[in-house]
Amino acid sequence: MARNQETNQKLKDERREKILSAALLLFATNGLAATKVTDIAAAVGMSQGLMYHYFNAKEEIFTELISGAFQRLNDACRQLEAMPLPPLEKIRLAISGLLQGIAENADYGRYHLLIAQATVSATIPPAARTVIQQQNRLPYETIARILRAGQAEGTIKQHDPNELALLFWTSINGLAIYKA
Amino acid sequence: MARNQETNQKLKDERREKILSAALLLFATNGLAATKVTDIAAAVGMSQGLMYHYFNAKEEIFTELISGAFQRLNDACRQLEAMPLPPLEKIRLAISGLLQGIAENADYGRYHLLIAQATVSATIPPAARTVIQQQNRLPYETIARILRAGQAEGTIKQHDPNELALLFWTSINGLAIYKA
DNA sequence: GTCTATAAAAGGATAGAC
DNA sequence: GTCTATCCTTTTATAGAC
Repeated sequence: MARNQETNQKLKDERREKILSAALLLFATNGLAATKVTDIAAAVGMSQGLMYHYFNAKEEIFTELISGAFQRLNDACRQLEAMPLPPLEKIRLAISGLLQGIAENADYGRYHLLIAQATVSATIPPAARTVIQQQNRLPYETIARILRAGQAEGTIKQHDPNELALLFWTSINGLAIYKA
Repeated sequence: MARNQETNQKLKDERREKILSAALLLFATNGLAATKVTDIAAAVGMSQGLMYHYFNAKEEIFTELISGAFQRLNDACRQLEAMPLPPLEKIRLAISGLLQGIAENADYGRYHLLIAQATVSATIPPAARTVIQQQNRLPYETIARILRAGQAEGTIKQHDPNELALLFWTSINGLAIYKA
């Protein structure tokens, strides 16, 4: 009995993942408003009504994706900063890791695109906005901090680290958009 | 009589420009689907119904903006290429011109954002898609051509000019998005 | 030209049968 | 769990009065 409930829950979670993955593709390319619940359902191969068995609303899917996107990105930032490497090597690793990720795993780039969209747009769910406001500074700050350490060492060129960090992320973003 | 018709036409055109400008801001930040005709009307200060006196449909506004965006961009590309300057100077001028434009005139960056969005999205009006397919290669080709000329001269580093042109535009785009 | 009112359509969400 | 049918809201677009 408990056995069965566990397997059921696992199946449900897998199904949720499928939905999230399909929604990520659609949201990233077309945006929240242009993506109909019907579109997501069709991509997953289920009826539109059944979607509401897994999520309470379209916006809930969106918010969960945004939340997951930042969780991955910020985890990666924390890991990068904790590595026992000189600053310049950390920056190199970050760039190659990001570019490789975007090139190899399509979802990777889609997450960047989703974040870019959501950050710009005024018409996203309030819950998603809260997540963004709380999470979006860490990537900039991490890169800026590493740059600053490299500059103190003399291995990285002197220039406002905040501006450089901005250029770092905007360039990554531009490439992610192109790839999509 | 003919006098009056001319002034009227001029006033109508001015009004259309106002609508286009307001729509550009909204489309660029929120996307086509998330922008309601009511929003544009409110931004311009007219009733929603009156909008249809100036445009037949929301998608017509969008298509006209896309068309105008490419017209400006491609005109600038042609002008740049025709200038009597060495290739490296043309690239420098392009970068400074674009960045200055984006920094000084908000609409400038919004046009880039609009193009980026429209290029990625599958849910744009067919007419707009046609415009994109016909117009979007010139900017890449122009930059690639200038780079190639510089490489032949030895003033620009050897590397696949198409890839460099891509990097050129994706970086500009990333910055335009950030600015918005 | 401009507004208000309304028709028509689309999409999000719910209910109920299986 | 899954589907179909339906409700309800939002939004596009039109009609008609001023």
